[in-house]
Amino acid sequence: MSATAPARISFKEQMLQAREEAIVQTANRLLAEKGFESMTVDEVAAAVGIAKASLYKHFPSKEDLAAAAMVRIMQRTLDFLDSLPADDKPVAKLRAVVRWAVEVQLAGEMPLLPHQNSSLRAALMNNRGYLDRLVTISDRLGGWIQAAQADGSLNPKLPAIAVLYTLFARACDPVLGFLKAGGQQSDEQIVELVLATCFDGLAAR
Amino acid sequence: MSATAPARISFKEQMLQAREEAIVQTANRLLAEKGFESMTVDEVAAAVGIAKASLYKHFPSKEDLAAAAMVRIMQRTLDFLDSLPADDKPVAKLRAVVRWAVEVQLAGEMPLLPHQNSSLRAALMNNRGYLDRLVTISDRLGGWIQAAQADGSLNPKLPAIAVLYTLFARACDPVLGFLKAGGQQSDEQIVELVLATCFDGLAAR
DNA sequence: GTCTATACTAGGATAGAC
DNA sequence: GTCTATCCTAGTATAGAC
Repeated sequence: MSATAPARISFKEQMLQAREEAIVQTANRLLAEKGFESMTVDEVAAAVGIAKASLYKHFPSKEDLAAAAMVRIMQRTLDFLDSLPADDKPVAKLRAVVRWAVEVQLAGEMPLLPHQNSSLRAALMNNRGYLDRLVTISDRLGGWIQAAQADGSLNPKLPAIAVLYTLFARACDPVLGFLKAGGQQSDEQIVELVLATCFDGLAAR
Repeated sequence: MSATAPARISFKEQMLQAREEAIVQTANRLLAEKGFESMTVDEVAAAVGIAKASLYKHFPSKEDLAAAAMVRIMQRTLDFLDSLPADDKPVAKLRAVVRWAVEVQLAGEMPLLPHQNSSLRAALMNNRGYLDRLVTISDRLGGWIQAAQADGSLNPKLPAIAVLYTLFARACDPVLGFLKAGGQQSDEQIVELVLATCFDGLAAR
């Protein structure tokens, strides 16, 4: 009896976590599709297939739910950074990150940046899990940026912070949506276009 | 008597138009600050200093009000395009437009792009004044882009439409807000950084 | 065409049974 | 921890007097 008890608890917990993962995943998709304000909790609950009250047992508020989705995408980003070969050139890693982020956005899985005034923004600024990951990601990328500037592959005249923000911005670049809506380019072509304009600029070389 | 009547009517109409301009201007600022969903009609009315019901005499819905603000910024853009010296090089005109748009955004007067799913988006797609101006702006810029690609100042390998969207995107670039929040750069420096990364890219030349 | 006061609804959150 | 049913605030929109 006592030998089986832990297994049952673990199974229950697994179910619980799977449920929560399904909720966060749905929230993530809706955040990508319509943003925090236009996403409704009813909608999330309906998509997951549970009652709204049940959802509120898992997350105390809409902000907390959205914040969990934001933490999730930050963690996915960190996992991707960790998966990059350590001996790649810094600029190659940076290009790989942008490529990955653009692909995630094309897959409809990149939550939109919350507006300056959004209640979500305030919640995130009080969320340790989010802030910690944000700092870690920024530090990792910042190191690669400085290394790439030192080895002559990135423009050393640009402040590293400006480069960092410019890379972040590619993850929520509206150009992707426009091009996809136009239907003239394949997803692969869109990725290459964004990478080209980001690193090489619009001007002829 | 009959000689003064037209003047009185004109004066009344001027007052009316001035009131409407004040409303639209306020809506424009709030759209830039917090986006369509987070902006409330109460807020607009309060900022203008009129009752909400009065505002609804001028604009039949929140969407119509926001659409008027969007038409206004498109018209301002067109006016700016018209003000550019005809003998400037195409690429110089394009840089000037981006510079202008970035400055408008830094001044807090560039309405945020409505999300894909926003009710505002639908309203704009049915708004002739908006669509006409959008097409006109796109045509003007498109012509300059092709000319700049032909004269070797812009990368001819990029599809013109991708260049166009990339330029449009600078008008709502979140990088500006990030850098401004950081407080390390002056507005002039931010403008130069955005122009540099946009046209010359992040990579060293 | 401006106001005050109010109708109406969407949507975030909770109560209470199981 | 899931459900149904309900609460309650915020916010769009309108009625009706002046």
